[in-house]
Amino acid sequence: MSGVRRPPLAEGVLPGLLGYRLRLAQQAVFRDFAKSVPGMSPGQVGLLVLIDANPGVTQSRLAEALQRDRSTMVGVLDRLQAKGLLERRRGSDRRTNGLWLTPAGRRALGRALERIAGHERRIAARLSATERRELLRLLGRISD
Amino acid sequence: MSGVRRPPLAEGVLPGLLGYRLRLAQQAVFRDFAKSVPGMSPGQVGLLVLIDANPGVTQSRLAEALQRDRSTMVGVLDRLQAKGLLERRRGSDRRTNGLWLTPAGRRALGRALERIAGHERRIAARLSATERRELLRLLGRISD
DNA sequence: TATTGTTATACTCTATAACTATA
DNA sequence: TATAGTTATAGAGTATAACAATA
Repeated sequence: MSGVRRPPLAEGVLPGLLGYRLRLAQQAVFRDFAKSVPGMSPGQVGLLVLIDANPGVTQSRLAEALQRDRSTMVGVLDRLQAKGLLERRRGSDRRTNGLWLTPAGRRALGRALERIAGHERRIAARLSATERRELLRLLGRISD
Repeated sequence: MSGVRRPPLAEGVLPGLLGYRLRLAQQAVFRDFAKSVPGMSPGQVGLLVLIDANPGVTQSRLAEALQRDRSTMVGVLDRLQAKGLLERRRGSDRRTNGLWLTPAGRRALGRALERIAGHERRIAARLSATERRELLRLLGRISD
């Protein structure tokens, strides 16, 4: 057994900080996501959605949209391509790669989005519809 | 020049997802934090606050509170100790290390918290006092 | 036997600098 | 000259498995 009764840690100034509370919420959401959508991260699903909604988009445009360095995209895309979820096709400007989901990628994305529906229900389980809308609005005021 | 006029990327289903909007907000906050508190991450400051508020806390207790593996703490604490910000002292249960901030650690934490005050003002700049409180409350409903 | 800290190892995400091929 | 993608390299943060010291 492990009923070892330890007083909870004092959190000092942290609970008053918006950044800290946001980080805690994000970590809780991340843990539920990992259980709900095994084998894919929020970032990976986000990338697949972006490519699906912008077929032929280049790596650089994606990097710009995500505020990441070009070189960061290479490995991230390599991993998704290695799983057979996307293709790089050389563009008419032959410096560029256009990105497309493969049929397997579209199927995997569809399955992930089904799982995410349940995940979203769980994380918002303790919010009313009004509160959920209000939370989205307030988060928007922070992200610009 | 780079006035290259590109249509913004379509975001597909993402903007309707609470998890996505939370992640965007968190990333925006993280970027401002990095500019505001150079050389320290939110996680590192959080750890220093926890040790400051719980002097002598063991690595295992910290790992448990942060929901991280024991082995994860080793490297994280090594880095802060290498910067001279904390000490490990062997406990009376000689399997344990008690953790304490050094004087330099307390000074560094004080400086970081001063910077964080400005950071917090900036990220909440577009929220009224009421909205800020409401956001904290709603985030709490998500983190448990 | 169980717990604490550690090591060895591995993987993801991130960046900077330098290279290549194209434009 | 400038841009797109890549490589080499580095560092933080995360995990699992196994080990030594201690309880």
